[in-house]
Amino acid sequence: MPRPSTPLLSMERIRESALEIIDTAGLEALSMRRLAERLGVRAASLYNYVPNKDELLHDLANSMMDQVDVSGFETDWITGVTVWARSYRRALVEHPNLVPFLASGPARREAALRRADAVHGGLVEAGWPQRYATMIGASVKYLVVGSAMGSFAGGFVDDAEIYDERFPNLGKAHLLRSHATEIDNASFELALHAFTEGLRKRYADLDEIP
Amino acid sequence: MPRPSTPLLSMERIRESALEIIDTAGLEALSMRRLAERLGVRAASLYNYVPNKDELLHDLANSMMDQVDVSGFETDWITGVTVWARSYRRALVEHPNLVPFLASGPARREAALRRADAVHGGLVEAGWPQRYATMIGASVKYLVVGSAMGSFAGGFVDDAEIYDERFPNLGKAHLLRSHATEIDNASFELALHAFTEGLRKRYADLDEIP
DNA sequence: CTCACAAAACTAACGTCGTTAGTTAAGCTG
DNA sequence: CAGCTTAACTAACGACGTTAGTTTTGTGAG
Repeated sequence: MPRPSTPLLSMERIRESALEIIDTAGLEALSMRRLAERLGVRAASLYNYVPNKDELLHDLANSMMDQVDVSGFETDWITGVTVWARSYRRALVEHPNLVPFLASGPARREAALRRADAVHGGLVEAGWPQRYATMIGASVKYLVVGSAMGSFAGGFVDDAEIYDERFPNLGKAHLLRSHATEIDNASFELALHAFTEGLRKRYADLDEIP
Repeated sequence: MPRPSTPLLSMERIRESALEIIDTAGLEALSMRRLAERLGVRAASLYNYVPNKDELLHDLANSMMDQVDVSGFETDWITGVTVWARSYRRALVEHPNLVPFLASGPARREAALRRADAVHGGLVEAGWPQRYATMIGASVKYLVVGSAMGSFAGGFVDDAEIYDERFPNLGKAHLLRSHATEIDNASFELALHAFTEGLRKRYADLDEIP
């Protein structure tokens, strides 16, 4: 069935289906053949829209970054960092199976760089030295990426005996599964707050040795 | 050449070669065939020692965790967290290409659980409530995994023009590549210190509402 | 209106991958 | 020395990413 009257594919449909597969079956389940099948088409046809699988993934990663919000720096650097970190994390958690890919490759993504620039500028304008601005940006990224990927709480399984017998200190860790996302959220908030609190202190000491 | 006088393979040689490939050529470059070739053998022979590729990777990940040090909790909770975090990160950074695998799967690794138990126990013994102990453990893991994987500084490329023209605030970001690991280390230390500093404050407030 | 060309699907194929089944010869144990 | 186990092998399967070449439809220029 070559060249149908109305096209079967579109960039939009491809992105959509790819994300569905990744979200429901995991990153390793996404193959060009499987993606094509879901779209009622053969694998080769996808290459009319996408240069290769890797570019498709980068495209998805890029589109995720659109939701990241760096507008908070117009208020002050602490709300800037906080708003940035929260929106960043929210974007990643929406498609956790894509995070390993997104975080492992180089950060040469257009959208990501524009954000990095804004963050860096906001921090410098607030009085942080260049070097600190870089490090703070990096630190927040560590926190966000780590929290979106590790899903610390989700790593524990629902088998109570294992933990009770062998790892007494973990205590009710087996209960975590049900509250996994709640725990992850709370942990991230704790980390972010403790971090900015620590930074606030250092910010106050900045002027002493200018 | 079946059944040679002295075996060509051993778990040790397999692990070693696998890590060499991963370190020098990346995680996606590791294939059973390529690994076998480096060992002077055919791919199928590996299955006499390893159940499958995934198990081999888990095995490597497990062995990396042996260097993690949780002995600091015998002193106090701050040095406990610090020593743990640093040794944890050091272990991951040694084989950064394995981190995405290590961090994405569930944390049902024996060694990892034993550590988690020790950390949790150390924090509770120091006076932190159970819930806080869990969250602090998670937070540190976020920081470590995020920093080992993101390699924030390494994400920038050596092309000066791109950054100077288009992202003015990033300034000398193109110089980062050369100091990438230094910046990453410093950022991690900043994050860890700011985080523990923030925690110390919260720790002091703990007794007020017991 | 027609005719060339672009667009969007297809089939076939290549080389690579993880893994399994079945084979073979050397070593160890009785 | 007989027999079992061990550790290598070859051959093959199905799935993968990707490319080349084919076919038919839609479209814009003369």
